[in-house]
Amino acid sequence: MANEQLQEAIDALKSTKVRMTPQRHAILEYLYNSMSHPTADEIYKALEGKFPNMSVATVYNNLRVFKDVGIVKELTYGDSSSRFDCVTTEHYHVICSDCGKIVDFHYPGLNEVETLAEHVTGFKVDNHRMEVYGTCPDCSQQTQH
Amino acid sequence: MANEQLQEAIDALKSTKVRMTPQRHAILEYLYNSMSHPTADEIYKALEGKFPNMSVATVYNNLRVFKDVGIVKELTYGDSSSRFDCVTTEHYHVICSDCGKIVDFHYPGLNEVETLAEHVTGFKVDNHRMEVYGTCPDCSQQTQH
DNA sequence: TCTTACATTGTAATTCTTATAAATTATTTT
DNA sequence: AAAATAATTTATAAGAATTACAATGTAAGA
Ligand SMILES: [Mn+2]
Ligand SMILES: [Mn+2]
Ligand SMILES: [Zn+2]
Ligand SMILES: [Zn+2]
Repeated sequence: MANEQLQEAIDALKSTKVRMTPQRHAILEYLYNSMSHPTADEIYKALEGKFPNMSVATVYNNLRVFKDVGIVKELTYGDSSSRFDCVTTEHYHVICSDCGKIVDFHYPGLNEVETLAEHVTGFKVDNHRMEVYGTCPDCSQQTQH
Repeated sequence: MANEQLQEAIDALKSTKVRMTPQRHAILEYLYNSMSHPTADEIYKALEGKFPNMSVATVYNNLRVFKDVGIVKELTYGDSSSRFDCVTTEHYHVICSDCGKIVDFHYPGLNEVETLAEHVTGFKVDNHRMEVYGTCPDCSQQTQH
């Protein structure tokens, strides 16, 4: 159930000086219930029924607050807008080059890469980023006319 | 010597209907001689002495032309501007979170990740992207006051 | 209640990149 | 070589995503 994790996120916020507001609750709720990787604008559009006066700046502001607290991760892609992920445990993404669909997957061992990079470059390595690109099943099927 | 690879790039262009112009030559020359990962604007600034009338659009246009021909790769980062790499053979990057320095490194085996992603998600996987983030030696030293 | 701190809103500004149209330059055709 | 065609550059406007800012609103603490 996504509600447990939503509650955990709310509790995490309470332990800071960040106040819970209706807008914040709605943004978090949307993130946890959709379980997708929405853009700021998608969130904004999804909530404009409930909050006709909400500013898009509020969405951006709060996503940054959530990021700082650590309950949301930002996924940045070159051309288009950032996407936001409420699953903060380590996992990777497969992205469809056709339709943009993003799917989570897990892979155990990439720490080896970090260690090698440290040795080869002399950097003190903290973390890494990886995505896999391809064609999703839906798009593959459509191509086969 | 970078000049051999520059010549190869020029030859690759000649085999298409793409014309060689002074601006194009200068952009390529800069890419191959600097051997860094400059932004479009860095290239533009670096060449404004030689080409006081060159438009920044020309830099962007030509970088796209080079990308299409396959002699340049675009590295996209979320917040800031794209960087361009004239080394198109497969390699990875370590990026300093402090100063933004980008250093190449090689790692043999990440095809395994692609295979696993295919099996787990049903995607037809084409390629992947990976970067490692940390602190470069220079920045590490400065922190130790 | 009064004061202070935090949030939201609406809008302007910023940044990076692309689109457009006119002017140049190069290539091909006559 | 001159004319026609195609590619390229330039200058500038437009676009999209995000942030900054100031005014207003709301909650918490004294
Ligand atoms: Mn995810
Ligand atoms: Mn590189
Ligand atoms: Zn797809
Ligand atoms: Zn550094």
